[in-house]
Amino acid sequence: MKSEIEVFRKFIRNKGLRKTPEREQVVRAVFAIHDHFDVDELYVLLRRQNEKISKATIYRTIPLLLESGLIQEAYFEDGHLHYEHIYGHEHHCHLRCLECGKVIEFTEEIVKEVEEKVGERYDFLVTGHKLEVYGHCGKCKVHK
Amino acid sequence: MKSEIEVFRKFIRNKGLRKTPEREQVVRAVFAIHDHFDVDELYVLLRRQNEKISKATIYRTIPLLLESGLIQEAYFEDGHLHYEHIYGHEHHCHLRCLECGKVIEFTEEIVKEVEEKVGERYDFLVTGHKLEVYGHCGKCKVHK
DNA sequence: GCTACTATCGCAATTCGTTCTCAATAAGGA
DNA sequence: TCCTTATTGAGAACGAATTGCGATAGTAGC
Repeated sequence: MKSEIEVFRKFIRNKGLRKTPEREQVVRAVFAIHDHFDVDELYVLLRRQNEKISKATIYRTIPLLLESGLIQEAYFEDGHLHYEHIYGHEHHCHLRCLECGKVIEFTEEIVKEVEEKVGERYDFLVTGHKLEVYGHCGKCKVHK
Repeated sequence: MKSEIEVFRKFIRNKGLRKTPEREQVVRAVFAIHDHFDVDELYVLLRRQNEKISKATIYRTIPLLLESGLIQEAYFEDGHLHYEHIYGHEHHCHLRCLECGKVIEFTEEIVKEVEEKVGERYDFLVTGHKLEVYGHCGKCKVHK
């Protein structure tokens, strides 16, 4: 399996865009975070590494990462979007605690069947899904 | 079954908040739209009816509607959240076309089972879920 | 490798959705 | 009816995201 950087380079080349160190630093930062992330976290991480990447560049790179299929939007929270890398990762869904905000990832095969059924029913070429289950986690549900 | 306004009034009373015409106009506007909506649509609708409700009041009312269970967040798009009323409606999921943006509502019982399984597996008291399936609709997938 | 063309960069300014501030108003209990 | 104070509207403020622009630097062609 190709590395993230290789996939990204191929995408950039195919689109006729330019390979730049700034873009590749963003890709590296994205895959250095093994969790959900937002633009500010990328920015802080890059600055800590003494990389002088502007936020504008990060914002301009995000759509490329989305389009190349390396990352996807995970959820909207605290007034901004959060992302996660998906390349090289099993697809998963999120289980969120409404009280403490904890997010657990889980996988569930049945959802694939739902995709198929629904796609057929409404004549859609289904490419993916996003499932979030929410409630109160073990710790939080005690205090009720 | 109680009307939306009655549910809202009871909620307001129980919380020790005040019953105001502005809040009730917002509730009425929300249930006058039989589709997904955002804050701006509510504002425009109210203005067309010559109701002078400020946007601040709408923004302040949204959390009350969420907490009272009358509405829920549907999806984040175009830089802001979209909502839908759920009181008096079956729970449903969304099927979205990535090209034209069309959203179809569908129901699928299996997802309830996923809720139960996942809740048990991770010791969560599950209260709901949000499932979005996406892809290319009948019209859009032709042009490929 | 050198040159020319232009995509991309950083910075600052801008846009846009949302929240906050505060004086005026009005809900609702006494 | 009066009094307390939650709520309102208008606009300022805020934060995320986008954009304009001059400077920089990839990269295709020689």
